[in-house]
Amino acid sequence: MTEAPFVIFIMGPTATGKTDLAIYLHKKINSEIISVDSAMVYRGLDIGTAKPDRELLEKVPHRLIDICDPVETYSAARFQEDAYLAINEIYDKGKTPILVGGTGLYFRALEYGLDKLPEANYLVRAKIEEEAETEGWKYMHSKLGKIDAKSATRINQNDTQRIQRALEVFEITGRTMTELTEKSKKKSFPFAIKKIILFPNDRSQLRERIKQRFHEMLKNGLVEEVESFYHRDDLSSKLPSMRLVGYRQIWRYLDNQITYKEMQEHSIIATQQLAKRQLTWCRAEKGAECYDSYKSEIFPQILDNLK
RNA sequence: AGGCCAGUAGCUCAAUUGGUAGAGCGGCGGUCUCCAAAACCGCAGGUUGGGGGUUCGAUUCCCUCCUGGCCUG
Repeated sequence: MTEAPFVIFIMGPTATGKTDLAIYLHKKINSEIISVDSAMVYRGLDIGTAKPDRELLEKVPHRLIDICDPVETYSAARFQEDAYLAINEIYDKGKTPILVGGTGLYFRALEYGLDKLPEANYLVRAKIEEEAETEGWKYMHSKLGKIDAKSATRINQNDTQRIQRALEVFEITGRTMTELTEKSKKKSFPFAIKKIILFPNDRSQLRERIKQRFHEMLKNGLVEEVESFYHRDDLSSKLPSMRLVGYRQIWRYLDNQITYKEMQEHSIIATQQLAKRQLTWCRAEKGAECYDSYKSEIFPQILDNLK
């Protein structure tokens, strides 16, 4: 195995065996693993995020897991920063970074960079929301149109999240998002990337696997896990961590908004939808080696192709 | 056996007094620059259980058969 500076990306939807592959490669290559997962960053969200278990994490440390409290909001920008730090540390030890995960935006943020935009500001967001409450989001969209016509055209009038973000950027900087993204230079990724995608050729199999995995999570105490957060005064169902697949549905169940059975059904459907969206990101990836998922017998071949 | 109710898209259901079928969910595709396991957009599915009748026209009314459920012996 050569020690030329490169990083390995392992991408793919949830429940396709990415962790297994990462562990396999880690054993064969002098390397360390970095998680690329917007859910595993939260401490205590273990069962529902299919986080590798404690024992495995002790044997094979994963970076960027359990790095913030569920009350915090992690983001693509924070990931980019954290990942750079981690990659450099791993290189300093003479090892190869293996980045594994299912969060497409984070991979993209790292590889192609992000423009210099202001970070999320919750005071400004609250102010925008307040105005939207009285004026309606259609009005907010037309307001954006007057400030930044290009963004308003790009953003659908129902996409309140992005309308809010575009208005927020203008409110904070006095410049439009269009202006800021066109002028700034993105930080390009300075290392060679070997991309591996685990792609489920049989989607009905993936759906079935997701279903079974959710039932296992329930057996392993997922409801109790969510309950411990539900009783915390500083957490709410509006937080990104508590809106995650599974957590959101169980929160509603604990609130008596839905039945246990509905909670199960909704969670499974939501996870299946998630996998579908993750597939979209994989399809868009360029320069990747694509392999069928679940097949550990092809791991040696994947290793071989890396050389 | 008799009586009652139901049968419409893969699923759950909708369709004013009869005017050749809609929605949610799922499926498939797409968008995405600091919430991404988020937010949003588009597309395709139905000889309305089968057959017959009344009618200009039937998911809707009548007859019959089939299937499922409930009630009564």
